[in-house]
Amino acid sequence: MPFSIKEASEMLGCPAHTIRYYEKEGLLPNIARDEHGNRIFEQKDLDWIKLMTCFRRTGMKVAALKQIVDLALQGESTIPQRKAILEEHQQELHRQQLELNEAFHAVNQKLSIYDGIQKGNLAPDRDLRMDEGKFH
Amino acid sequence: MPFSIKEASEMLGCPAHTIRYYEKEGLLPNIARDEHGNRIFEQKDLDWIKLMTCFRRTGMKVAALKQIVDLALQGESTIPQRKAILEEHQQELHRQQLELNEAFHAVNQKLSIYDGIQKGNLAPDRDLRMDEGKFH
DNA sequence: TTAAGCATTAAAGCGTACTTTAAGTCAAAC
DNA sequence: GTTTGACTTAAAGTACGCTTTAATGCTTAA
Repeated sequence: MPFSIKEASEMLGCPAHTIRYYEKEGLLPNIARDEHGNRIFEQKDLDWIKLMTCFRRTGMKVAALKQIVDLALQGESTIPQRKAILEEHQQELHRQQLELNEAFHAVNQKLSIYDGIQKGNLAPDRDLRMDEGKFH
Repeated sequence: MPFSIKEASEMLGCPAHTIRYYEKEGLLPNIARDEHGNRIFEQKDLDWIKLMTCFRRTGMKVAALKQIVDLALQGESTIPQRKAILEEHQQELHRQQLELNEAFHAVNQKLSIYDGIQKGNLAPDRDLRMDEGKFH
């Protein structure tokens, strides 16, 4: 049930150095140590790191994660603040969704212009050329 | 029809310094200049900057944009390479979509746990607690 | 004519999140 | 016994994409 940092690293697909860095930044309070001072990770620690990784990959800052941790350490009375941080991230996710949709549309349009040029030697719509061929 | 850097900046919502930086990096070849050496932007330049911004916001690197520009300057024979870069970005967009979905799920789950604690004083599912209240 | 407001350049600086390095301890394998 | 490999810490370094600074010049309105 308890894991060394190497095992944790392998299970999470995350460098051991990064895990140590997270601990140093206060994102992993109360990580147990063995008799030699080595870190011992339990499943709940791994779950929390996994969750942080999920939030980090979608742009949540280390500082925001640190805030959540600090609030959590103060007890359940801080749940409203923690909710606010998560709701802000939720909004950020919505923004990213919009940007992603926009980018999907743009890349697909661009690719079909390339296809048109390659396959049919079509004269591409002037307004969509932007960078194909020359710049003028 | 032609715009100053300030007008371009305002129309794009992008700092003039950033536009100059893009030009310096080779992302904006052949930007016209007036008799004083000031940049003159045309609609197609703005369109290209808009497209780059869309790609940048979804994680495409400046270096990749530079590659596209360099290839475009070499003519239509480089369309296969340009397609490959865009298809790679398309894959990246798919990856981001998955991460976004994962994050949506996680944040919603977390928020409903907070709601449960606040509203009904429910004992939260042990496996989903992670950081609520204490860390053990 | 002088100050405001726009432009130019090159170069240095900054924020974020790691990542790498350096220097050392410890325990088991050979 | 000594080498190997995993661990420890603190600190310096890196990558990226701007952003800011500094020094300067042109043009127009007061």
